[in-house]
Amino acid sequence: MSGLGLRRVPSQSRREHVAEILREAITSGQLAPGARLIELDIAAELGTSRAPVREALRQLEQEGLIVSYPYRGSEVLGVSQDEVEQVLVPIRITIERFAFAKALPRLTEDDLRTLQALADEMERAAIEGSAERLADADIRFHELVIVRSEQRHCLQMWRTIQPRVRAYFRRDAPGHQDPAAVAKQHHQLLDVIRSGDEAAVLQSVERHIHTHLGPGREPA
Amino acid sequence: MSGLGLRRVPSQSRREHVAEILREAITSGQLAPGARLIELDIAAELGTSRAPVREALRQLEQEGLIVSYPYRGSEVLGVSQDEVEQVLVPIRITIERFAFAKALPRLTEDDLRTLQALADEMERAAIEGSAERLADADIRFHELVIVRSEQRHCLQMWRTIQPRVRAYFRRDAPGHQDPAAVAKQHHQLLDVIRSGDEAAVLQSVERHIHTHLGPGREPA
DNA sequence: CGACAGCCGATTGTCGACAGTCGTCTAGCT
DNA sequence: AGCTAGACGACTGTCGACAATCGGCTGTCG
Repeated sequence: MSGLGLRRVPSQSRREHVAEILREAITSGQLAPGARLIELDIAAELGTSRAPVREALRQLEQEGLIVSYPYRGSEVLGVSQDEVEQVLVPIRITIERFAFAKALPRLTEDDLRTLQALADEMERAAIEGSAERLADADIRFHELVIVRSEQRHCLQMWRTIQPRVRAYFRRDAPGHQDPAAVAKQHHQLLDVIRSGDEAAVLQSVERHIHTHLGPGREPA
Repeated sequence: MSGLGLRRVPSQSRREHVAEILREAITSGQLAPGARLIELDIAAELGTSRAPVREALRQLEQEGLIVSYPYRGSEVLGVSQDEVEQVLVPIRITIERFAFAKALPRLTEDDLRTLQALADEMERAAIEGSAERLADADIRFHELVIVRSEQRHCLQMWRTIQPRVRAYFRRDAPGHQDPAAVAKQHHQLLDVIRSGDEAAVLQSVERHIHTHLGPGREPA
């Protein structure tokens, strides 16, 4: 365990920061499934005490990225294709269907502009071949809508599911998605949202997630 | 905040114990939505330090039973009918469909006997009008199957969803379910499981959860 | 009378120390 | 050599103390 990046946080919500760093390390594959996580080491590495680290680990455990055995530490988990396709994706669809429906009447012009900007960013990232930036914009696109739905639990569950989905595509199925198609789909989805037709949006979201995360197509 | 029951734990996994007590207090309605939760008070009440209490609160937050505002404490949340029907129930169905399918070939004779015993217990509880015992047996029935599926994440997500569903039916929609029907449905479900016909089981699970938790019928 | 800076109490966030638990390694016995 | 009791090391679990933050209260000044 060395070099997770970043040291000392100025002094503000270290817990969250620790969680972010570890999550990034895990979803990126820098910490592979099976790797052991030792509170003291992580704390030292990040220049904090064990308390924030413990809380971050519990968070990651809830997200299904790690397991922890009492008195014996934690380890990074893998994600199976079965699980992603049969559980995580359907759950995401359920959550997003509900959240998009709730969000639709609440989206402001400003929100739409932000979504547009994110879709554009995806397009640029796709062209430049930056899977990183593509995925980031993708996540922020969906998250913005879910935030606007003002459904606390939905946001929370989404944040619980999403890291595992991302870990799967980054670690276990890289190049699974066609970047250009992803960007294009978001533009289309945005158009449907602009139309304001709720039924169409829900259908679009579902199709979007399915083709986006669904069972294998060939890499581009 | 007084009288959540139970004091001092001998000395073993206090965190879990704290979480259980609080979860029970919340789902039972003893702690109503809006109630404030103060770490120090809870710790004193239960005779521990704040550390286990903090972790329990984080757990409950993940389960969506409470929210916590940085530096300003936590409060008990309510659950809306919309959310239960449109999000929690569909997610439960997704999880259980997958878990039942995986569990089916792994269920031993012994497991079936246990399930039978739980269904019988539900029947007795229904007759005696004990909603408590009915719900407990119900939960253990489903949880046993999910445990046998050996899908770690499924079990975990199920445990994340389930307390909120239970809180809803205990606090906000008591008498919503027909006890006799619940018991009967589990017996039927068990029969289908015994038949070993996977497709039939999945269909049965779905119908079961829908009628069991679905949109309103009249109380018995 | 009202706005506003600064203080105060309540409560969480973080820390360092110590207690408890588990797996392993070892020494002594047979 | 094989086996078991106990010691050891590596961690996590828990604790009590202290730091940081927030919202409300207060006193001052215009």
